[in-house]
Amino acid sequence: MPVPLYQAKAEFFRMLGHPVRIRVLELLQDGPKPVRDLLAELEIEPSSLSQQLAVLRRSGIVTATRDGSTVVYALAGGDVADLMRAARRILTELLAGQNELLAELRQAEQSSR
Amino acid sequence: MPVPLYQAKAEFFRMLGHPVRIRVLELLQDGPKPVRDLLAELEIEPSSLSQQLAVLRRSGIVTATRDGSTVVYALAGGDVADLMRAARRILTELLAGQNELLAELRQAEQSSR
DNA sequence: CAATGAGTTGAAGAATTCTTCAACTGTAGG
DNA sequence: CCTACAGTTGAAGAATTCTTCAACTCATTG
Repeated sequence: MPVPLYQAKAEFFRMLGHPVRIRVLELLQDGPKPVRDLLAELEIEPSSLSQQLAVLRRSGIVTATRDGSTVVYALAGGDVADLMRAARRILTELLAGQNELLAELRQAEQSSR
Repeated sequence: MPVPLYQAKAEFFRMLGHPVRIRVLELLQDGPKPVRDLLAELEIEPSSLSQQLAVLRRSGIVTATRDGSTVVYALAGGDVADLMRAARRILTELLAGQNELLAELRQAEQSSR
């Protein structure tokens, strides 16, 4: 009784759907990073970050390894960069579309004065 | 005061994070489809589908056009197929990883009998 | 060993998102 | 005009996910 594929996909995308998690994945694309560094770049509280790192770990998209008293995170493999690129392409179009819409609304407002 | 990019990305992925929405996007990759057809393939209630179509519409990733008494949906452009491919690649790895883990657990259980 | 620093965890309340149902807006046909 | 059909909408309760805080683990240092 396998989990339907489209459900696994939905869960996968939901796992990506949080600003901190996105930023962490982007930072890790430059290579493994200790929590300390992530913390410095993201400027959020340790426990908030840890909470989101736990979500990423559970999904298996990152790995954590302990080195002395610091913990280092890394992408578990998989071409995350490629995914992000594809997402950015679409997102750019969507945002452009929204701006057009805004512009039209401003037009309409102008001409109704 | 622009929405931070990583927040827009997170919202974008969250918009994808629902099984029905994923399936609709996949069906629309074969070209525009009337609601009737989507309904037939997904086997859910009209109002449930409509609810999810509304989410997709609001994000701008699909368009709806009325033709007589039927409404036709289509991808708004953007290479959704590419995104799905990238996601599938990663997802495949993640699922494989989980299966390995399961296998190891079964091993452990065996040897502890 | 006590104390401190680095991260993690569990839990509770707040905020979002899902699901479902009834009511509604066209549109076509009798 | 009345009815039926195709989809959509709003709202309420249920289910998830977020945020935050205190407590905890583990390694390091004095």
